[in-house]
Amino acid sequence: MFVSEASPTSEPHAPPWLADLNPEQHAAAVHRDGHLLVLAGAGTGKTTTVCARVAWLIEEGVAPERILLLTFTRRAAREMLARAGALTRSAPGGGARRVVGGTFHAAAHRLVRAHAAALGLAQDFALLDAADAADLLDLVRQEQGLSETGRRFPRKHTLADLCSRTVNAQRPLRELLASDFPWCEEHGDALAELFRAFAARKRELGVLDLDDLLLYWRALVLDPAAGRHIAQGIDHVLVDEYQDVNGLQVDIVAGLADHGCTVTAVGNDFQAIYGFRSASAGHILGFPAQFAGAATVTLERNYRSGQGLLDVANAVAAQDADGFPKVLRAQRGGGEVPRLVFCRDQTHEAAEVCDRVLAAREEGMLLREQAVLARTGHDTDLLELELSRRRIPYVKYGGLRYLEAAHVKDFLAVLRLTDRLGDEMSWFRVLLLLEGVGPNRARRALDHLLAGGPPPAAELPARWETARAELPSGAREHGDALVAALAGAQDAGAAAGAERLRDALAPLVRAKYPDGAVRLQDLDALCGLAGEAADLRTFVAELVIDPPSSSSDLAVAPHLDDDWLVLSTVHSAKGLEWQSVHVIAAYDGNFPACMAVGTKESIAEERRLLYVALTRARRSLTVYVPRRYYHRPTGRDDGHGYGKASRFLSPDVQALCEVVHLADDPAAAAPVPAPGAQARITVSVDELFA
DNA sequence: GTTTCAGCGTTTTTT
DNA sequence: ACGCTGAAAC
Repeated sequence: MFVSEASPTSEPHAPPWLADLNPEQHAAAVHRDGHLLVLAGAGTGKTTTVCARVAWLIEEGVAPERILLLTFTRRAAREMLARAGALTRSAPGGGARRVVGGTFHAAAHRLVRAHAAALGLAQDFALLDAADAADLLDLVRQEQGLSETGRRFPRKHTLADLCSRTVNAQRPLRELLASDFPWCEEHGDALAELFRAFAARKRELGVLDLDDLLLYWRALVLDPAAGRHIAQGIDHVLVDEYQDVNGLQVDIVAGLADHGCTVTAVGNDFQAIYGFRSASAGHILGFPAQFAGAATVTLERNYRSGQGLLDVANAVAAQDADGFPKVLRAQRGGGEVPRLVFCRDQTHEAAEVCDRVLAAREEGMLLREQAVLARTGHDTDLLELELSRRRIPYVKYGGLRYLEAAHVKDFLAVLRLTDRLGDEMSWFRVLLLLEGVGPNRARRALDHLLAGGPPPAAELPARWETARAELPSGAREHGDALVAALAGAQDAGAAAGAERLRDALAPLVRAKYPDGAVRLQDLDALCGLAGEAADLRTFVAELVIDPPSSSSDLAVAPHLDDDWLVLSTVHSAKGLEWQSVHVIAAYDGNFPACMAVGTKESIAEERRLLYVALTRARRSLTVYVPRRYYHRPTGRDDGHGYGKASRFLSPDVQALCEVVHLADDPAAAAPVPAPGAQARITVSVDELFA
């Protein structure tokens, strides 16, 4: 292996990626011996530093394929590898392009596939996404008769959440129930039994959920022989966003370190926002103690924003006394004083955001340099209406996920069947699409299809022949077409196979959904994406691990211009930045969410969430507080509450902002008279029916 | 015996 | 948009 002797770091001819770093960044990039923790505040050049470190390691002679770069999203992995790749183009062997990078789950998937036999897993195991797991839990619950206990039993998504959090936190279920789900405690026994049955069922079906990927990876690392074998292929593990790892992930990293890998963890405890997924900032705080001999480098120089904005962010951060001290210092001058805008309600807020976005656009700021951030995917509903009305193009990240749409799940079920003809859950879903087929007939047809084990491809036509007899005549023709397409898709490539299945599914989608034509466009987009994958199994698995985070990830919709506004949840905005950021719906009950006011720690997490939102802005930041908001955005009744500003926007924080109280829109401002104050205005059509 | 559909209440954040 | 319920439709 090529090992370079000289370190180029201190020479006058240091490579530009080192020359441009500040002293702390430089120290992190060229740290030589042992583990390293980089505490990188918002906007302090974290990505630059990680990329420089990857480049430096390669320059030092570490083979790129022996560097494992674990990131939080696929997008982050892509960006870092591209930037590091550009730095190391001249390195022997292709440089950073050969670095192994991706999310924990993607890396786990590769390893678990490679070691499937040792883990006692079928080679063709399938992956369940969170919704699939919830559906299977629901099924097991029904089989166990747990839905008839009389007392309200947790819903399937709650069940999935409970199960997942128990596994990811590696805490006993009872403890979790007592601390975080006291209203479910009475079902403790039933839940424990359900989750055991769920695990058994997954094994039976040959499926893994996302948590299982981590569990199996950890099992591999902790196994002396397998662990050594895996670690022998890795010299350096770099973990981005370490404040958002959970106990399982820490076990994996620590296991690799025990086998001799060197760990670099990068993160910022004040941006820990995934506690609901059992992540804990305690892991980054405990890193120096857990990883012996680890050095710590702190980055506090902020290159993103002006001091006016950082003063506000620092003031919010100062409300929390725990963790490492965090003060960001601006390196750039300029930037505006953040604005805090009080408006009437969310309709008013939407109009105001549109006005300001368009005004900035007039002054030359592209729409894509501006973003609107919100606590929940829901918060942008009214804004989306207003944007559409004004024909302002936008793309939304986070919120409603593509893969959860029913028609997409239908399609994925068919895709999965191509290489798993014994996939009971997928068959069930597909059969239900046929007209006149409900749970009972689907069950009976399924018994024929799967009689005596999964059907070998050669036997599929014969088994289908008996199964279709259970179905009403109106369903048979479409069923025939689907089965024929399944048979045909097995030999075709990914692209042709997906096309074929789409065509067979099309009439069913059109029949089932009123807006079938629109939904078919989604399937077309998925077909396009499938064409890029090696085969359909890989395609479906990768889709589950790295779901497209917006419709634009799938395909650029034809109505979009090349310039568009970004709408995002704060969670999905992590790690991103824009010239101008609008944070909407910053009322108490949303920041913090009313669901989260239970414990001190969950309120602290909400504060960090607001902090993440504020620190996304480079030049201009506007925070909106609607004075009145509606409990039911879609509700017909006018139920509303009176919103106070987020408690995190305390007087001392507000003092650092330009506070704007917008006059009520005159048309809407006329006060609604109290009932009885005047003669009621009535409408009657009775006379028409006299 | 089964499926289907209308009506009603509810919905945090995501790999 | 989804889950649950009860009643209509096949």
